[in-house]
Amino acid sequence: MGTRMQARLAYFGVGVLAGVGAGAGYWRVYKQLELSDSLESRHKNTELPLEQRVFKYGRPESPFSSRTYTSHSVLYDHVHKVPLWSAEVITPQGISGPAKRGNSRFQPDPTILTRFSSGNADYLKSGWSRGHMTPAADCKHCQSAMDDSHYLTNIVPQDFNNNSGYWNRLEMFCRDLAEKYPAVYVTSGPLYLPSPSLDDGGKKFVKYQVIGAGKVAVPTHLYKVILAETDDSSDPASQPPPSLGVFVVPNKPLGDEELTSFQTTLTELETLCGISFHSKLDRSNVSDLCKTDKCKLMTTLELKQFVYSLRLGRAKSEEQIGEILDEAKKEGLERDSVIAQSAAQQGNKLNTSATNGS
DNA sequence: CGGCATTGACAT
DNA sequence: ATGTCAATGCCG
Repeated sequence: MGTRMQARLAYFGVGVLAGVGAGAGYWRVYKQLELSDSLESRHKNTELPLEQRVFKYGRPESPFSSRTYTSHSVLYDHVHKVPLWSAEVITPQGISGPAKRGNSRFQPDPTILTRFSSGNADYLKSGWSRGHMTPAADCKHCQSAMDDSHYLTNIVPQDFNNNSGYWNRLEMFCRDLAEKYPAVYVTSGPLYLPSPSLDDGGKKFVKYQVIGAGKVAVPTHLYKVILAETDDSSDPASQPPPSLGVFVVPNKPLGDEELTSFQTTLTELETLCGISFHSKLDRSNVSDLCKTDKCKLMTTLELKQFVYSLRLGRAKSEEQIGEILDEAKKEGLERDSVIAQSAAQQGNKLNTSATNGS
């Protein structure tokens, strides 16, 4: 305490020598010293451990614990108002079922304090869509899972075209994997990656838009970690290695880019987002998903055909069917292919309702 | 499959 | 007047 006073006196001395504010300055510094002395003498708990002293009025709290819902788990980012990650395990049973998307609505997660939560108003007319991280289509097993997936803790602002296009096809790819592997573990989330500034000498900046009154962050990229189990038998040593695929996809309109062009390593992703994934996984014993599998997404044209076949299934009149088929043909689709796929979808629908119904 | 906008009923 | 909700139709 003596040394601090000396320091102040020394500073005062320099001030006087410099001739700054002679009279009034002297008085001000004198009063300040007097005040400091009395404050120091009034702080009596200097003998307590620092832990007790600095957090006397409570420790800074970031409510960073994940929450598990009916069929997915989320760690929420209270700063950006989107998930940090959303995790699920896809199985054939989980992705077929009676739950309907139309019965669920996007809504704030009731477990998040309002001032930390995004709202639908932030998204509407923002120019960005509400993109599921754990997809709604993976939550068809029961309606509560479907409802949970619509909590805004599972949603990020996503480019419309990307959401219904490339990312949609990537999600379909994951569901297809679930038909080939006993279990597919998928973790998805947003990224805010630096990019070189054109008007500032190529220096790198992290730049992202925020939308709505809640200032919800629009990620520059989205990631997906896909871990496909080849065997779920009890003895891990005898199992073939699981397949791992990690992808970082820009949050913008995309076409028929190769999925492998967005592939990266798990370690690289981890350094990008500061999160460790699958800590119990033996990384020396995993195979590249894009080697064991083709990592081929449905093409944009194939998705278009898929969409038209869905519309065909909902058509209410012969006349409407004709209109849809005409329009599909203008888009470069084969009439018979659309009809055939529509029929196949109806068949699937009957099968799933038969296995889950009555 | 992925979304949005409009509408009408109802409450504030 | 203004906001919420669910049903419906629309588009990519």
